[in-house]
Amino acid sequence: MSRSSQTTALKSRVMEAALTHFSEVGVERTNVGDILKDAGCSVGSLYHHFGSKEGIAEALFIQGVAQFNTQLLACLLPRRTAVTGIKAIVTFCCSWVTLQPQLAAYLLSREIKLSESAKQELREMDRTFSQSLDDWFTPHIRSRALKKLPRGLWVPLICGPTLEYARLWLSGRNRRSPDEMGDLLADAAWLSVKGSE
Amino acid sequence: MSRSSQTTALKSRVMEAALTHFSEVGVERTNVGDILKDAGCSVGSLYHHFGSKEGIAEALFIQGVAQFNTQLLACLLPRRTAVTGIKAIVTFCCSWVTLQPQLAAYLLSREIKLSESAKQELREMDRTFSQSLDDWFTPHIRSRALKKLPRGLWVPLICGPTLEYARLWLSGRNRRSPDEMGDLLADAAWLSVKGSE
DNA sequence: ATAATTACTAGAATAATGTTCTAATAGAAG
DNA sequence: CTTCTATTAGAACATTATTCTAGTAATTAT
Repeated sequence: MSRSSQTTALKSRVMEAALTHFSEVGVERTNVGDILKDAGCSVGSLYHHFGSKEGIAEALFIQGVAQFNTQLLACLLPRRTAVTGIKAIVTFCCSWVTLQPQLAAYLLSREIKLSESAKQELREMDRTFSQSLDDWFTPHIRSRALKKLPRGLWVPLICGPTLEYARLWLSGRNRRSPDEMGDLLADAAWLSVKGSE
Repeated sequence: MSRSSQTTALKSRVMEAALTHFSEVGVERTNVGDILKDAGCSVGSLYHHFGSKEGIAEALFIQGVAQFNTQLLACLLPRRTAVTGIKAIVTFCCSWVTLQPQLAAYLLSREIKLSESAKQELREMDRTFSQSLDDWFTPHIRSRALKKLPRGLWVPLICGPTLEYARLWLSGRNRRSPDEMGDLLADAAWLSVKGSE
């Protein structure tokens, strides 16, 4: 086996093990020793590849956000009407959380303190992501299919209820999965942003 | 000065210092030494009163939730109509977050791992709080002023957008305070839960 | 009033654990 | 084949949360 493929395999094992622990007890309470044991990795290798425990957390976070953004856009952009687009966003969020509860729990925990370089990278990702969203939204706002709203309100109004429900479900306080609530959440989201047309 | 009042003063100082650090960098990254220094407290005293760093986090969390619950109910219960009640909840959340950003940031971070006894206490608080909410909601649902919805959806639908907006504001990604968005958020919440009557 | 008890304070010592460092190994490049 | 670089290994280190022992001051009992 080539070195590079061994290496990427090791990194994957570390990230997988870390995610399990991070999503269960948070970054603070997982100790590096457990990750090493689960991943079959030495101290030196781990610090060579990730620099620190937070480095693993950071890599997981960035990878998770990238995956989420890509899939959401793939789901949204083909929709031609405002109502199908908005509902697609919500049902996508619901199934994404339901299918990857560990990753969702980790991303939603927001416990992660990012380095400057990671912030930079995320800002860049967010810029292009927001641009794509804007391109989809703008015509629907122009046509009054969607309300005119302050920029910062779109995400909270459309995704807020879903994310809040997801948090409750992930922490075990609601039995039914977000996926099962998808239609109700999608309807509610639509009602709160639909325009006059 | 009596011992007990000195003691409560010390505990307050510790909790205040801890909140400042916790809300800024999280529980993990604040070190006990800084809290001790800011509060003018010795190691022994701190561990005598709180048991551990998490013990402080726990006390802050419980006190914060209790305060929030009390004030929310005081704001909601006098409202006689469904629409004024729902909007009162949202605008209360907005001003609460805006007026106590540190406490809000800390409570919303959900970084806290609670002990069993704390969980017990919170469950009990939550039980009576939920009961009070139920008593207010039930008649309005009966009269169809509010939709009939699964239990677990009320909080996400009413508070989800506000809490999501609050998180964005607290993390510096939105300039305008939740309070300034109160009316828009209240309108949206009402639209998503109002019934047919 | 004095003794006994309890609640609290203090900080040195300890333990847990994240990180660094030095050396060794294995694949790639010349 | 030799050199070089990326990677691995784990012992040593540093940081920091926590425990421990001893002491002090307020409260209670006699």
